[in-house]
Amino acid sequence: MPRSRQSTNPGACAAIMWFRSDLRLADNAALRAAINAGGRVIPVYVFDDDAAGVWSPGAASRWWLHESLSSLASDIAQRGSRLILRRGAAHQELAGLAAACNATTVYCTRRYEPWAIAQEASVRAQLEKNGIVLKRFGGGLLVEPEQIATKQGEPYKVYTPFWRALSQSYTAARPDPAPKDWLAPATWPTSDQLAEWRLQPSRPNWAHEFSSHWSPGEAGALQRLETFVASAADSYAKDRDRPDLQGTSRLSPHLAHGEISPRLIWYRARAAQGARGSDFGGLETFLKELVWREFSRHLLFHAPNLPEQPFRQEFASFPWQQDDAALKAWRSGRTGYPIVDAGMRELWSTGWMHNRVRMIVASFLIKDLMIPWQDGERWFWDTLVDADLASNAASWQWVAGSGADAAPYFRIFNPVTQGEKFDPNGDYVRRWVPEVANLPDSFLQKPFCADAATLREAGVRLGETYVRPIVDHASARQAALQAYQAIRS
DNA sequence: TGAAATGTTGGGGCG
DNA sequence: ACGCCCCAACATTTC
Repeated sequence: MPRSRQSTNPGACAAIMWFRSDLRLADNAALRAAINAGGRVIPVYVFDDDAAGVWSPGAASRWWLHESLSSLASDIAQRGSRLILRRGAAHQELAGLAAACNATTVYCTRRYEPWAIAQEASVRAQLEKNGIVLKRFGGGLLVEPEQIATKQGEPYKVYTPFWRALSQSYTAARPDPAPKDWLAPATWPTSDQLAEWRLQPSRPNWAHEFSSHWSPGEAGALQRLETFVASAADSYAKDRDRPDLQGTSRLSPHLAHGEISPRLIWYRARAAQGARGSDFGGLETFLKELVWREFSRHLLFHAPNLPEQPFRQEFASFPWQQDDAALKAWRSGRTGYPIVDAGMRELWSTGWMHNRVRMIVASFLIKDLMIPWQDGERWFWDTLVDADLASNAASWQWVAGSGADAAPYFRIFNPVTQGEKFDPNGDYVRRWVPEVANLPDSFLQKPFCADAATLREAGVRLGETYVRPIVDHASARQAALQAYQAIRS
């Protein structure tokens, strides 16, 4: 008999561990508290599709969710327990399960999305009615929204002071290791089969390539972190803007599903800095990115309509264009600008896009095409395995210039020079836009500037094998600047 | 976590 | 030797 079973109190009441976006066993305060209560613990995941409304998980996120739940279920099974799956309204499913298991307490980790806050409230109300307690824990953030404010007591609206305040006051306590095992109930409540939820595509299986890029689940997350800290951390400051290199951590989808806690990342990065003695800015820069995620969630918490409405009021009257053909060209990676098309195709094939390229394609959609940022946000929501409501909304608003602490509207990326700067050898474009791969470096980022002989030699026929640019950047830029002038006054 | 237009400087060709 | 022009290189300003 496992050690922990002997030490538990068989008389203690049963508890439900309600997994949400914290699909991990290590450093999970809610799970730890449920186990420490000493009774039987029933781990549950509720797929509450309706609660999130228009922000229910996108298709790529569902693919990941399936894999992650499968991984979590097997991690739990290894500890002598079972992950119970239920689909439906969380308050009903949890109340039903609590009754069936004689549970008196439900444990969960806090979420920050407006719909999730409402969901938690309805769960709490329903459980209270039945005499059951909902105990909620932090862990999705380094610092809870209530614990950080400006000197005026206001939420931070500018990143740099936010970073300063957080990094000066925050120290990560040693993360809690995964519990070894815990007491199973005498009888198990019924569970759905994961496959019934049809979270993954079948015909056509557009996600066929995903599994060669990713290892969803807690073990995959921890491995990714170790690999990054060991090898890439030094070069991160230098290479993180290079989509042709593997310079970034690629932890975002793991973080988005809570397979790893931000505290564990912070703790591990700080430990590595200490062990190294000198850090060439790599890990510090990396932690700043982690804090951008943190900042976005704080913004969303204080501005719940961030995913829908511009943070800056004046952008409500911006003369956005509706252009379905252009939007479609952007989504499918057929804009005629190789770096943009490369990014959009990487996104479609792998469920992920390098951050530098995200900025380039977003700038192109918003400024060159003047299509509403919400259209880009929606596409990313559906296609990113790391889709996170707060990061997605805050980042799109950042590029649009409508967000808090946003890039000024007139900061318009030139897709050609960005390509030349950050994909200097063209490896990234050649990988994702093979139609132009045989062009020399000098024309790779601008096939439309190449002379007839060069094009012929590279086997490129503009308008046939590769599209002509759907807009002229120079004039699109002028149009965007004019539109900006119009809303300035 | 830009880019383009405009301004400045300094070297070199040239009459 | 000198002034003039050109223009690359860099800096500053503007959007």
